[in-house]
Amino acid sequence: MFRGANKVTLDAKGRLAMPTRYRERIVERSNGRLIATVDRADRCLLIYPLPEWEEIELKLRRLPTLNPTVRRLQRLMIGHATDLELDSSGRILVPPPLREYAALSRDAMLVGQGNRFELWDEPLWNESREQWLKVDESAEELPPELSSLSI
Amino acid sequence: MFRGANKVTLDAKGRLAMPTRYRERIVERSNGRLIATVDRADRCLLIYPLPEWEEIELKLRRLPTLNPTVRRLQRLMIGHATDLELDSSGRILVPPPLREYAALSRDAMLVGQGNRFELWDEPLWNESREQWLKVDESAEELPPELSSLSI
DNA sequence: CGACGCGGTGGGAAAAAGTGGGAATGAATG
DNA sequence: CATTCATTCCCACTTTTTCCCACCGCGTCG
Repeated sequence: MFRGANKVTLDAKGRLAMPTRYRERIVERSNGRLIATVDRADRCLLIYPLPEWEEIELKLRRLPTLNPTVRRLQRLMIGHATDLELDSSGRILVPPPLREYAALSRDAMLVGQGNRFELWDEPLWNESREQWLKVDESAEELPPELSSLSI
Repeated sequence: MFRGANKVTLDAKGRLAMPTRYRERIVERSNGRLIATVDRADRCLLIYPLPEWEEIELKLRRLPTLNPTVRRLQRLMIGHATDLELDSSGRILVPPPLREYAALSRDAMLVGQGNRFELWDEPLWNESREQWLKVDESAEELPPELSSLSI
């Protein structure tokens, strides 16, 4: 599974070098094929190995299409899902519409989140992280699963 | 289990010599493989033997992803979790993003906390400790789990 | 009192990863 | 049909990382 925060850079052509420690796993899991789409809550991209994405897409398509919330979710996620492939030097090319959505310029953070990566504009990632830390400090009501969690 | 506070230093490359008394245990428990991540409340790092971490990651991933508090926690903990390994001289390399998060420069404290270590910037550790002492002095109301505790 | 061993520290060389640029290929348009 | 633009592929350079070895200080033992 994918974990860890990696500082990465997009070059002038929008290419991003996948950190090598993940490459082998991506190749064996999906032959280097990935899907990028947008996150429904934050201005970041989600990057899945193809098989992972296919499961998710299936789940999304099974939802009741007449429900407007469902429809929105499908439009966002399926509508933006784009095929990516690792090139010969282990880079992916982030297409302009997605780059724009996530406000990606040069410096970015690639963050492992289990079955997927999240790709953030670096300044935005830093700001957001500070926010999360503040919120958690204020000890809002925790869901029951969390209040008993021992880490 | 890990106990005790150790003064350690990070060299110019971010390497940290694990105190020898812990090395044998780490090697036998996880073959020298560790995971470092960020603490969600304080500016310090948490360092787990790999098997310990895997349990925690499993717990985190089982939580409902749509809950924003859960999402934050996953982003912070899984998102920063980085594989470390003891090198041939028993050192670990603390990666730049984590070093930055915990404001680690040269002098640090490695503190045993049962199933994990905490790694603090030394000046920050000292300040924080003073704070904890002050707060306890003021004898705030204790949660029920604590009020019956015999130490 | 000196020699040895261990833990800690630093540095240098080799290897690998990241980065950029250019050429070739293909698509679009006048 | 030709020209131009964009995309893809490949190669080469630079930087970073990793691995290994040597040194230093300290404590212990002979």
